[in-house]
Amino acid sequence: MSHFGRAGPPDIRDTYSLLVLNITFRTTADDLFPLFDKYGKVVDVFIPRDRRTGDSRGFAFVRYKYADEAQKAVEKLDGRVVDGREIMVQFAKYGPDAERIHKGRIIEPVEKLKGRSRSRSPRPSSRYRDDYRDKDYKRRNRSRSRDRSDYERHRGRDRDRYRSRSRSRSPDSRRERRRGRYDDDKGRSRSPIRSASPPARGSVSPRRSLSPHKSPSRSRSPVARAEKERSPTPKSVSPRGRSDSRSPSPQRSDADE
DNA sequence: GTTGAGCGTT
Repeated sequence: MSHFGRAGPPDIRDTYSLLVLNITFRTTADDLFPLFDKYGKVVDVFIPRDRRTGDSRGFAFVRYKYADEAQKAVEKLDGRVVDGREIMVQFAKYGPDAERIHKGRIIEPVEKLKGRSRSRSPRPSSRYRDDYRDKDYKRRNRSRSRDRSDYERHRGRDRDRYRSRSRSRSPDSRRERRRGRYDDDKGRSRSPIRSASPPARGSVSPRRSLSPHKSPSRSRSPVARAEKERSPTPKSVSPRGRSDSRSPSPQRSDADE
């Protein structure tokens, strides 16, 4: 009764799962349990956490014993301010195994497969790996959101963020994200030439090649021109100065560019 | 120390 989220699912045969979103990252199951338990019999409260850091993801799952109570909690607790944040309570659309559930209840229970003497599962451990990877990637995207959000926020662009919220999400975007990261990682560790060179050399190698290309060309061009044009102006305004100045000849490098 | 769309664990 006090180990919520620490033990496996107690019983999902006759329980209605509610999804609580928009909760603070510091809210724990113990904090939600009394709140939800007040409106009905809560069988279990689970808050997904990151396996790397262990931080809450910002949402929790509350399982009710009866649908009527769950519905009541949804209507009553939905929109309630918890810890200074408005939480959103709604029926879970997907089950723990990514199954589709209706009204918080599983429509297609896995028991069907269990009841059958169909030997064991084809790959029981494969699920964890996929889940972990999938979650990790998703989390990365979400977490990264803050960077983009911050940047956009500074720019004052909320439109993009709003658009992202659209329920219409193309799977390509996810693939692109993954591809991009994958490519980046691969490109880095895949480069035998860059990787082969030690940090000292690798650091100097790219810099040298890049230096004479942009650094001098750009930094010298504007600076030299600005200084040259400004220098002669206050220095010598007399016609003689001009004559003299023209004598030494600025060479072709400055005349043209 | 931060974050904020979404769907879950021994």
